[in-house]
Amino acid sequence: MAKEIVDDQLAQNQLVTNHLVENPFAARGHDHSSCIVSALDGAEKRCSRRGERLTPLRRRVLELVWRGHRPVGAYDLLALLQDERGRVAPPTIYRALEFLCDQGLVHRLDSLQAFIGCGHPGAHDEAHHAAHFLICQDCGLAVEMRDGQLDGAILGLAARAGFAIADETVEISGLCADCQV
Amino acid sequence: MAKEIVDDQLAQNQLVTNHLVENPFAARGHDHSSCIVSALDGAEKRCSRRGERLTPLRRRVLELVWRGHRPVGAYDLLALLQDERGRVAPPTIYRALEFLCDQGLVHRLDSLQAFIGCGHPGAHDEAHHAAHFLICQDCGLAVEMRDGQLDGAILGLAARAGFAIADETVEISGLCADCQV
DNA sequence: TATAGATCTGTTATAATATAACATAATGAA
DNA sequence: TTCATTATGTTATATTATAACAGATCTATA
Repeated sequence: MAKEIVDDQLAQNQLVTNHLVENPFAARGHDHSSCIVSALDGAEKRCSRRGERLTPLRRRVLELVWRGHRPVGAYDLLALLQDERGRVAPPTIYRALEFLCDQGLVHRLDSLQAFIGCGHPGAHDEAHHAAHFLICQDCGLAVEMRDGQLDGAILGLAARAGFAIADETVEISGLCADCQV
Repeated sequence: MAKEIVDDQLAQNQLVTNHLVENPFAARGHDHSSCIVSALDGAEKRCSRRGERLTPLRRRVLELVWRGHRPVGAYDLLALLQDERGRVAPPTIYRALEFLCDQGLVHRLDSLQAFIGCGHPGAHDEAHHAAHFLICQDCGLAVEMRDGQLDGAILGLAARAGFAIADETVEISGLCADCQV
């Protein structure tokens, strides 16, 4: 499905090892339909492996979250869903988002009060994986990063303080390379 | 003012180099009035140095924020202010908080939608200082930490991505040493 | 010291985000 | 098939935050 359509920019900028683009900053103009397909596919597998139900509603909300690599507000998603289904009330969206966050398929960006598809499907099964983001204030792209030094620094300082980590909010905002004049 | 009142626990747990307790996890039962005095005093100095006006309202809001080392919601502050002044509307609090945040005297914790006094007065004048927190989900204490490795990891990954940092939200939640069974 | 511009505060109204509580429907296990 | 569980629909409301404008206070300077 559109597997052959890899545009010049994409070919220049990244190795295509996975159809879910992990660094949208470096892959502008990529074939995003692959991201969506890959995200939904991974979600199906993840849920069935865990014995959880990715219902049509939840699947559709995930698909809407994956319309791009930009965080989306709950009420934006609500409006999109209302376009297709008429009256939909906030709890419908919030419950779907809660499920998707619980499954590690979506993350909430506290600094923006918005949601984004998880860029590292499966990584949350690992011993220590927390979501850390770079968020461009100009183009709006948010990239989930994996950085051993950052993980190490956080684990180290927590250990020294005798602190047991339950949850990490790490959101670095600024300008991505392309958006700096 | 209460400079002599240093209780046993405080004496055991930390060197008193500064009357503003920087690590409340390690200084339970400390003489908190020193923290308040020190925070207000520092705020006066900082504002006058910068030509900003720490009005009675702003000063009082800062004092209320400093009632403890726990994040406080804007509407909690509003209620406290209403107790002393009768009708007070939300913009009164939000404007004061905005000023205090702008001056680096208060931080907003995005993961809690709450505010806390800056634990490192003056540090924000340095080249790179961002507020990073450990937040105990049990006792509610939030500690602003300074960690060179963490700073380095963040600067390093941003540099490698060509990303220009404007703002950092780093909030690690979990259980502090005392609150783990 | 009078006054004009700027800043701060008061006030009303409302926006944006999120959840509680309960009713109905769909699902899956026995 | 029936019951228990889980998911969704629906109504109402809570919580956090801001817009817009009026009135008060401060500060610099004529």
